[in-house]
Amino acid sequence: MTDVKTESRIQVIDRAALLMDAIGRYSKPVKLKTLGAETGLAPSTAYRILQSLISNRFVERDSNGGYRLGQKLLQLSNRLHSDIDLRGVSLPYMRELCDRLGETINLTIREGDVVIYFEKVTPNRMMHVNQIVGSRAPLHVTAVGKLMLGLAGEDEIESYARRTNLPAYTRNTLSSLSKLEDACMTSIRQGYSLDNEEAEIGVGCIGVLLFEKSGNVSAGLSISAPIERRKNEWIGELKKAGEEISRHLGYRPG
Amino acid sequence: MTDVKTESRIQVIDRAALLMDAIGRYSKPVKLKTLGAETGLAPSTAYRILQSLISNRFVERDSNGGYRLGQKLLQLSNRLHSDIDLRGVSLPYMRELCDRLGETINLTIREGDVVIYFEKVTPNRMMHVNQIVGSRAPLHVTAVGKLMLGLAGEDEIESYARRTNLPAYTRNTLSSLSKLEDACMTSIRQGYSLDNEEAEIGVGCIGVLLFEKSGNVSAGLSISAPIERRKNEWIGELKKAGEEISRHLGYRPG
DNA sequence: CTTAAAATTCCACATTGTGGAATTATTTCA
DNA sequence: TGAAATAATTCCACAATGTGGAATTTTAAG
Repeated sequence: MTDVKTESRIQVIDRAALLMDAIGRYSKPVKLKTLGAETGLAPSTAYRILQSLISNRFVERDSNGGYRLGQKLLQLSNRLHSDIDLRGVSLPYMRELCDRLGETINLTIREGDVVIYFEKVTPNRMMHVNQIVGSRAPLHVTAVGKLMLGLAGEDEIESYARRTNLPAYTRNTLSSLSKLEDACMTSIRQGYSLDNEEAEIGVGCIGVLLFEKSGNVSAGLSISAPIERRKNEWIGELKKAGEEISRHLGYRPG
Repeated sequence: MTDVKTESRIQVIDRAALLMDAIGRYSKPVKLKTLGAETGLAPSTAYRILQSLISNRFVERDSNGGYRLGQKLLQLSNRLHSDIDLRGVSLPYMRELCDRLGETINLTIREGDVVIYFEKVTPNRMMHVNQIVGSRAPLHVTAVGKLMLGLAGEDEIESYARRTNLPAYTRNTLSSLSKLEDACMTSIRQGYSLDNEEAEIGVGCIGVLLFEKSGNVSAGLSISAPIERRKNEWIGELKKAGEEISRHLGYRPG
């Protein structure tokens, strides 16, 4: 049930989304000309849509006339109620783990074939892994993703493999179906999953799943550290925190 | 139909924004019927626009068919580059302050007549002030807001007072023009500002301004604490952090 | 100061979005 | 459980809405 048939019907909205994506792709305010080229829209069309986005505060204009994303997005993104309690429940545990273990703690949710970094707590030390909230990573290159795949079962893993072709992000990425299936199933059995530099060389993760009242997987909790700092003792800590969060979310095992 | 036609606006985009606002106003997934009533749109029209928003991931549907805001908003909101470096530069200082002082540190930016909470770092202790990132507060009830008003000058303060009527949030809110002007000007002179339960009873803040290369005010940094825990020593700490952040942003005083 | 390039406005046109009505799915309650 | 009520979704004829090329204005470059 992962692929949803979503046929878009309204042209302007697709184009508005295109424009905002294009703006977001840059790290500085973008000129109209660039946006036109980037999206393939006629300048006048892009201009008109941008004006409308501006009047709704989805887009702003800086002093040099460049376009940048607007505060409305920040405002709306904080009303994502789906997971408001998930975030609220998890944050204290995440802070505690972060303080004690001294590494970045991530909260991720699944969407289709990717996990989205939904919240993070980073330690106050020079070097640490810094995931960008809102960014995405394919399921098969993350600890939490492999747990989610494992839970979905072998059929779903095969289907996922066919859909995505298991692109390799590093030399450690599990790019063959058999290896991925093994890893997912082992992870499920153990109740946690490792990522051994499979998404990025140098970064090692440990992940666990969070469950809610219904017993559904609600999200995943993970710790990301420079690989040489990762400790096996953390597995137990993370599992414990995950279980407590799940309990707070109303999950009653058994 | 009684709208003032100020600018070229695209109807569908206005309506899409209306719908997302309406969804955001609720704390649970919303039904189509409700959205139709809330926005005054015909069900079929609302439905069509929502489908388009869904296919662009601005909106999602939960298992019961209710509409909720989508992950695209989270993704885009984290690409607000206007302040990407502001956030990056400030966060380590915010963490350090939060660790050392044990209270919530906020990063705010101005937009029109409000400040927007743009980033926060909260301490790991039972009771602390928890601002919601993305939420807004009128300038005259916040420490940083009063500094921004003061910097804009007395004319702007008067104009602001006329526009907003200085609504009182608590019995301490500065609701008269003269008191507000005094507070703003004193704040500017001192280089910091206090909020003595002016936004919420029980909460006391200290705020300072952040400047960037151009010398423009880029944002504000503040500490929010239960009023009885607030310490005068923090003023110096906050000012020092603010100055260092400004220096990192390229500001050269004098 | 001149020229070039980009941004903005204009406008005739038909594509696109509209909303009432019809159909289908879901919920309510007897 | 089934029938009535309510909500969700699809359909479609129509014209209002958004379109993009060309004209105009503004800004940047030489």
